[in-house]
Amino acid sequence: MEDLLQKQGLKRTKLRMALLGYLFNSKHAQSYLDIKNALGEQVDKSTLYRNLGAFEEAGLIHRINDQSGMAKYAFGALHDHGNAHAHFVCESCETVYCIENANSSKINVPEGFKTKNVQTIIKGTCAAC
Amino acid sequence: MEDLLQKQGLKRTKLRMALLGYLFNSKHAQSYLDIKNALGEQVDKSTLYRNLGAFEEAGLIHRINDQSGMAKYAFGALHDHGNAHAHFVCESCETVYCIENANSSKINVPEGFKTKNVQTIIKGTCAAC
DNA sequence: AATGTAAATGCAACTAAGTTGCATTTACAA
DNA sequence: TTGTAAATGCAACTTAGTTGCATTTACATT
Ligand SMILES: [Mn+2]
Ligand SMILES: [Mn+2]
Ligand SMILES: [Zn+2]
Ligand SMILES: [Zn+2]
Repeated sequence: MEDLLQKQGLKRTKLRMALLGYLFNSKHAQSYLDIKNALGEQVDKSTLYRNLGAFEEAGLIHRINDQSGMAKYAFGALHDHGNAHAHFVCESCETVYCIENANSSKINVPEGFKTKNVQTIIKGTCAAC
Repeated sequence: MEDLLQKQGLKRTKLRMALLGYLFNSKHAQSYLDIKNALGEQVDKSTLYRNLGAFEEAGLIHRINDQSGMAKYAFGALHDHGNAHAHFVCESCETVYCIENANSSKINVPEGFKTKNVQTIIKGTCAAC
């Protein structure tokens, strides 16, 4: 867990350990506010955002834009490794779930277009709602 | 063209005709800034945003969130009519294309989840780049 | 253990997309 | 022509995220 930080050349600060642990244990994607509430009000905004950015760049987490206007973050970097997964956004409770193996099929793009990565947002109602 | 406005109970103002015409003739999705530059600096921000919202609600245009932090708009309302199409975002020139028939067929969601609508963002390099 | 240094933090100020309240103007129906 | 609801223009606001900079801290080296 914490060695993941070292392995990426990131110093093991208090906040980073807490942040990485929190996202690791989260069942679904968390927004900046979710994280701040979980880790404590005193967490600095800049530091938190910078660490989210650093983690993302290091491939420890991935960012999901569910068009709510607020990015959400989840452990794991499946997106950038070709193994893109889908995200389910519950329209009722706003929860964002990572969905593995959602789409198994072919995407057709016009001549000359080169697909690097496909991001799927599924909107609907989750099992809890 | 202009009768589309009346048909939706929207008054045919100068800006609305220009805006709808501009989006109709655009080959790809346009941001607020693109539109403002095209229609003239003097266009009011509130009015433009309110009209984009009104058009969207009326089903004349659709909004695309390509993760750039700035929404983009395109003519047509395919998204809300089950006939969702995909969007191709060129990582080099930032252009957003509407892609018909990209059709990723089957989407698998876990037990208890109900899919209402699927949005696909394809990232890659476009034919012009 | 003491120390040097680059990286990380904390704070405040900033940026930029989008929204809102309100007074004025305009499309259009009567 | 006129009444009125809808649209506009402007300024002030909101909010997610960023940036510059001085201070602190992780951690490698001695
Ligand atoms: Mn995910
Ligand atoms: Mn489209
Ligand atoms: Zn739900
Ligand atoms: Zn391109």
